Amino acid sequence: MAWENELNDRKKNILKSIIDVYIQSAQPVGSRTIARKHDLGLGSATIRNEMADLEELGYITQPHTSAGRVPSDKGYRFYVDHLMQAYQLAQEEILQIRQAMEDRVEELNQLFKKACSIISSFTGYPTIVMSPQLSGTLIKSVQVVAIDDKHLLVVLVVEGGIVRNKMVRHNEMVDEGSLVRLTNVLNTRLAGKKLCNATVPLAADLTIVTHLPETLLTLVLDAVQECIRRIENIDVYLDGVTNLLNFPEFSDLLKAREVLELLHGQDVINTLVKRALNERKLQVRIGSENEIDPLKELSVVTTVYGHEGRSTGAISIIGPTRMTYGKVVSSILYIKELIDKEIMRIFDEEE
Amino acid sequence: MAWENELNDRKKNILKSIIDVYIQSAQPVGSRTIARKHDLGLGSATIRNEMADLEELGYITQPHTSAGRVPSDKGYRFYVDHLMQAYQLAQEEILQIRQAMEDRVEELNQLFKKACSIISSFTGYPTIVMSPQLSGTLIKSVQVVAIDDKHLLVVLVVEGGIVRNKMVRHNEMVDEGSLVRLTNVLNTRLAGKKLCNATVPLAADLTIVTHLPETLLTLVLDAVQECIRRIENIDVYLDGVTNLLNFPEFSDLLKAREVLELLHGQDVINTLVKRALNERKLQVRIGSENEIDPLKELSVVTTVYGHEGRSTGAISIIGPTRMTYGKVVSSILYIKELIDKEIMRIFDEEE
DNA sequence: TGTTAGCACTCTCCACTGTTGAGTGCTAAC
DNA sequence: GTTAGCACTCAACAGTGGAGAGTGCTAACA
Repeated sequence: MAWENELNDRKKNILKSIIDVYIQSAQPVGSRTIARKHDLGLGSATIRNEMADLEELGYITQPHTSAGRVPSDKGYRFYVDHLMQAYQLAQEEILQIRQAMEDRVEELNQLFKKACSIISSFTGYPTIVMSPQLSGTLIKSVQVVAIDDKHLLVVLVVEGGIVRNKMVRHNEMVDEGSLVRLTNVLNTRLAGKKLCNATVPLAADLTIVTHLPETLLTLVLDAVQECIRRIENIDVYLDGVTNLLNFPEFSDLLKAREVLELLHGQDVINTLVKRALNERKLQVRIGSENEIDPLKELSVVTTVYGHEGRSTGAISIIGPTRMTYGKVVSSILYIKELIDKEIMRIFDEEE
Repeated sequence: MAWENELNDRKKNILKSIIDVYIQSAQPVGSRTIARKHDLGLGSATIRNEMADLEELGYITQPHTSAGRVPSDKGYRFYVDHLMQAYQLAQEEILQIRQAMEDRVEELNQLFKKACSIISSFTGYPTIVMSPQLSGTLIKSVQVVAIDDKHLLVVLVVEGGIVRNKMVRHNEMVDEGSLVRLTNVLNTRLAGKKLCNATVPLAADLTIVTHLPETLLTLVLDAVQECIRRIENIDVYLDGVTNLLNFPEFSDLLKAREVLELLHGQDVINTLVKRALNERKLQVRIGSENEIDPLKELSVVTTVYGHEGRSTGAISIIGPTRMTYGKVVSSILYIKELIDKEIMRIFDEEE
């Protein structure tokens, strides 16, 4: 893009300094502050001139005539793309995250819940972790088990050891043999299929093979369908929302409430998931780059985890545009790695 | 108690009026307001005198000399115990709640989640619903199912059709017969036992009966134990927290944050559950009657649902002490009824 | 030609002030 | 026992002025 070169090195340095300071202080940054704190070898007057230029170019703005400067969305964008230092996670921090994640996770869902809470407490921003979209995953097995003479339990297992079940209540006589036949038929029809391609057979088609009444078969098949639905369902974990109230940009209660409500609702998730899963790489959406209205004053950092195609989900960190991009990006990527490894481990254990 | 008679009818009426108005307005209530709005047939001066008495007795307080009066915790307590009108849910409102609850709930957990969201949106206060404590519930059945030649699935079913499962990965040869024997042994040992009394047998004791290697048995038995743990685990549903930000008493961001964090944490739940399950009837804890510090400026209305002994849980509604007690109490009781019926239905279906 | 010191200017923030209005307590009259 | 009337109190609000932070511009300097 043309405007990538409109800044000389000095301007870039000044812009970086302004943003670095502003991220810390949340206060408009004056020329004196930059001149003193950062050894650019320049006087405040010079910096004032440069700042005037930067403002004209749209990288920073002035809340009012005699205030310092505040970065604009364009400023942050440039900062994220060209200026920001990669934040090197300290050994100690890596250890901290690792340790928190290391308690053996019994279930995949616990993994996401935990990851969510760790990121949010580590970065200090609200975090959303979405459980993977499993439509592309293969069905491993369907089991129909008799619990007592009035209840059958339908169990669906897919790759990765993910299990859903549903109880079926009935009034028929069911012998062990029929159940085995039913389980076998279901497995021939469904096992190895992708969840999204799996079509549950018609009850009528199974009466002969299984020697079971159609009413019962319907119940069971509905239960299978329900298990598929449940397993395809995306869970959402949300943690650290109250952190938002720490930031001065949310001293306006009305705004705070609006955003908190948004985060608890379903809309964000839909939008975020859709977008995230399209572009697979790390994304940083700054302020007005976000589509949803209340997010237009926030930034959202999102990445996708998991195996392409079979089980991908998304992690998003949400904060004021003045967020510590460096640290956030490093943490999210590091956690993504850990999750990927864990998923790999769970899936590989299957072989 | 002695002080129940220290108020004559006129004082009671005035106190009731003050609280009714204050609940609506959140503003200190003056004598003129009461004199005009409520046809007590009294002038403002008279009311002033009575208010002075009420203040001396501790039912109301004055934020500062020339302000109106604000109810004290003692005032609210008297209001709840003696003055409050039972709020009659309108036919329309009943319909509204009924309809929302009526979508067939597939799983017990969905029932609680739904109930939680309904109450909070109906009353406008944050609501906590705790899934039942199931320690007293009877184990119906344990199943060990082969998923493939390296995985077994352990399934635990208790009364009410509640199911938990855990996958076990192993490297042994397992024939169908051994599995049946294992399942049988486990059922003899565990079925019919209360969850809290269930003691998983030792692996060593089962090697002979089942013809299975001890290592495998250990894995399976651990899985059974884990299923028990999971089923005893109490889930917590929380909804409508952001509503708190609507109330002027939370314009102080620091306080708001403190309470929001408290609600998201585990502590409240522990305390609330313990207390709720002890006293079984409806409880209203007003302000300082609460034990947890940040709740001392809030009121908590709690009730217990479910069958005594086998599956009881709690519902709590949290709001400013200035909450609409009448409506809240009616709604919580109504929802409790609905949940009780639903639980009854699910448990009875078993017979 | 680029840099900087100096200065006048602007604007927010804060503390102070006086005014308004709501509400009280007390007293005296009904 | 009730109430009208009055003096008093206090929060809330708007206006005022100084302090401080920061700017833009200009002129001098390297």
